[in-house]
Amino acid sequence: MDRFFSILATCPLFFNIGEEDFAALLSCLNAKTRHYERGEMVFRAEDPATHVGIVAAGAVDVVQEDFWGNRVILTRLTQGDLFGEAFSCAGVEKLPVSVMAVEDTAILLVDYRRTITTCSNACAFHTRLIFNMLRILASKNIALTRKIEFVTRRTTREKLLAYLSAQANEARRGEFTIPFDRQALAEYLAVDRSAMSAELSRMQREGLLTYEKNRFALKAPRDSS
Amino acid sequence: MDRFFSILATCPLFFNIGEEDFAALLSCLNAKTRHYERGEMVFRAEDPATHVGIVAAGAVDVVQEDFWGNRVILTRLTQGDLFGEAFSCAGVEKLPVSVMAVEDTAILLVDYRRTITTCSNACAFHTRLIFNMLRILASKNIALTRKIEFVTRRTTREKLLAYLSAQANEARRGEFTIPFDRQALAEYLAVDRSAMSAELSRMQREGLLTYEKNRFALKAPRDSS
DNA sequence: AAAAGGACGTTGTTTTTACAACAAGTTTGA
DNA sequence: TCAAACTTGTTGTAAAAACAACGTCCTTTT
Repeated sequence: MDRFFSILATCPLFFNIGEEDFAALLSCLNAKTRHYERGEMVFRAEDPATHVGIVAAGAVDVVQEDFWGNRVILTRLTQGDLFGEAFSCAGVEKLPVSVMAVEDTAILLVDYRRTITTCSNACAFHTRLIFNMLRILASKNIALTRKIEFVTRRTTREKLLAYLSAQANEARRGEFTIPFDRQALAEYLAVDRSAMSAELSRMQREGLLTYEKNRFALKAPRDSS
Repeated sequence: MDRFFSILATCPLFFNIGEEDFAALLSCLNAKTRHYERGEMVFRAEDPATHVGIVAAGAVDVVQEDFWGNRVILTRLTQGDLFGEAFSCAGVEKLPVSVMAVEDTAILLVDYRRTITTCSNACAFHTRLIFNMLRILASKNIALTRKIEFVTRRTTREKLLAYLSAQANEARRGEFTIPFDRQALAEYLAVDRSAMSAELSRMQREGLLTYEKNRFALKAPRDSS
């Protein structure tokens, strides 16, 4: 288990908790590392949402079954990723999704109640865990809201402009680099890659912006007077 | 202020807190009710994210300015709605949005730090507030994730099927009612209303489903053996 | 009960996208 | 260093969506 410490230390749930507290924390949380082979279920839809998981090694898919029985992969999680926290914190009775190992995988499972309940030992880190959990949920919230602002635009051009404008605002200047390559950006904005490429060059031709690889420059910036 | 109690009591942040504790809670949180006239700013972009607001009366718009200086309304909030909690909990330095009264409005402002910090009086409700805040953030998270699953589909038909399938799964049967009229559903799925109407009747003609007003029935359900 | 407004479906036209296929340029690694 | 794999841009075509305009039915208002 020792070798997972460095991975867990990078997980935002344990942010600002000293490594020296780790052993105590994991035992107080009754955390268990479990191993799964490819195809094994970590969580099963309809299970109660009592635990949160952290991918210590390997990868899992979060999958959902639709009304017709088709299995849809919602997302793939890898080392350091946290899952199940939203369902636990929201107090849902039954998980609406399953989590399945896509390869040999190690998962740290912790009981949700123990993380957000101050224990009888008055461990110092419980407060920190709660604070971290709030931050995790809130940050994800902001990221999801942002994404929705982009993907709910009707046209590829509008999606691009909304996204690029947000990036420019964040960078506080019209020139900036984005963390996606074209394929990833297209997936993020939920559009076709080649259509997006075409739209980008059209916009460049029209003088709205210039770009080269991941570096973009928006033109006609706001009057900053 | 008395007359706001019944409104605040319905706010999920104060869920499971007895009305008799309200006065103590509001003073402990240093909560202040402030009034704004149409057009007045409650929060201004770039302000530090130190407070959360609850709409006690009236309505506010959450607005954002894009790179070119265009003002975009992100959402309108009305009585009982909470705002600013994600930015506060995520610990963002500066608000990326402004909040503006769209009519005469009363807002209850509470200091974020006080809500999630156990006070020296050891008030019983702090634990409850934290728990409620976790639940609020997590529930919103789930709702946003769900919506993203719908709006990231490429075609109107796929969006509809994803949405209706989720509704059917939730109802645990192929027949169910939805909480939207056509216009609201179209906005939620980020598609054109008339195009969506057309798509719905096409799907009905093809035998995929039947509907009447808000009541839908999906056909060819999963084999539940 | 009549009028007005709203919700929903329908249709035709224009715009936009998805998709497929490919070329040029770049990166990787054997 | 050379080939393979990947990334990006380009183009044409078919499919889909947006948009606008309108008819019908239903609800609300007066």
